[in-house]
Amino acid sequence: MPKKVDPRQRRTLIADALMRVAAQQGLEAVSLRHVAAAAGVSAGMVQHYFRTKDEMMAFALSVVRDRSQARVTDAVAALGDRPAPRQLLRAMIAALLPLDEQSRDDGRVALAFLAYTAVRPEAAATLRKDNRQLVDFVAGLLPGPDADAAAAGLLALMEGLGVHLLGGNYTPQQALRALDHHLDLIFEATGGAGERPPVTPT
Amino acid sequence: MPKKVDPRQRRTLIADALMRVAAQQGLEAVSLRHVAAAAGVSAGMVQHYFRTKDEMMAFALSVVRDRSQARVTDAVAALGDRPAPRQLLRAMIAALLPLDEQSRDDGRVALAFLAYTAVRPEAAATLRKDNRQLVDFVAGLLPGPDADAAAAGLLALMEGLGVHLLGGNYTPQQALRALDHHLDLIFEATGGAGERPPVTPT
DNA sequence: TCGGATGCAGTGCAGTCGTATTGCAAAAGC
DNA sequence: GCTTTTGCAATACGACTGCACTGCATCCGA
Repeated sequence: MPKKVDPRQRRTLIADALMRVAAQQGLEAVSLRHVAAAAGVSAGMVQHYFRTKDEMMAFALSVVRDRSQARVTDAVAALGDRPAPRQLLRAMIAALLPLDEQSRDDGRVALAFLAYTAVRPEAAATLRKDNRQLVDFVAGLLPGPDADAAAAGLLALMEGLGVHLLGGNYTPQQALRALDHHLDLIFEATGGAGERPPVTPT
Repeated sequence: MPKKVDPRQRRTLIADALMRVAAQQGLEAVSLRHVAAAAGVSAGMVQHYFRTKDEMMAFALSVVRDRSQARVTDAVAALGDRPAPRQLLRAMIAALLPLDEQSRDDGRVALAFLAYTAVRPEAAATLRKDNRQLVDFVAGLLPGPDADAAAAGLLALMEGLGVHLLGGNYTPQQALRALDHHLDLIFEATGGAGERPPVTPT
């Protein structure tokens, strides 16, 4: 074994560069040479770690998934043990929304990948599975009958808020207000266990 | 004036071909030659009617906007005079959701353009204006205080349902159920004037 | 009848794309 | 010390891109 390098580290280095390019110029600007330049490495090296561009894209997509998953688990962990369902959901969703500049970049990439997978059904399967798990998890936290429909609606609301945030249609404050309003409806209408907390710091 | 041709007709012919290509292979597959082939015309002709590719893209985007606007006005007109707010909103939103195969294609193109404009802020301005008008209109139909937040939430829900429909995460039935569930919350919780109709045909 | 404008096809060009291939330096095993 | 394997750089190639340009047919106005 020659030269001791960590292949995974190299691959994530390249994937990070890819995401930087995609966030600023869109996925269609992602080429081997652009990514290599953004990563400060040679095009040959990119090719060395990803034999094909599709392989590189798939890896970058998995990085996006992992990153947002980590965001969620971090936010949940910060709430301590046995948080109220409403606070848990709010923290989860807020963690996934592109509210600050950093997560806006991630959101742009995610949106680009969304359009990307819409034309490549084979890459959409894992995303579907992720969403299925999310729906089930959220449904378990919601009160009342029709928890499935409510969970689907809540996650759709999150997705839509994200899109509108990226499009500049809503400010972070507006998005959070819409989210809290929706949580009000869900938890108050059905007499759920989670009242709205007196203060909702951002 | 030689040869009597309607330039607008030609341009929409080309734009339709563009949308066909974009719906099936994504926006990044849209090139002068591909669009020309899909339209059954020469590449030179495309170039004749759109001096630059950006011009063609901008026109296609405007066609997408016009088409969805027409979908809404059609759906509203079909409801007759003075429909109940809830029915009006449901019809509007259902008209904008990619529920059948035909509107799924349009939705795919719209999603692609969403990611497209996310990187080209100058093209996003008109979309922002459209959404602003929609929010105001919807807010006027909603009961209770916080109508603005409720309207933003409802439109975000619509957007998210559309994305999830395109991603294959939800079936049309699930999306409509989530929509009706949300409308239940909005109109029942605040004692609004619109009860849920006994039957909700699709 | 005859210019001239217009609609459109075709070609050429410089550039970028993904990928295959080659070359070479460095480190590990013999 | 020599071979082999690995990490990486560089180049070559064919396909494709957007765009400029040329050529030609058609039709209108004078």
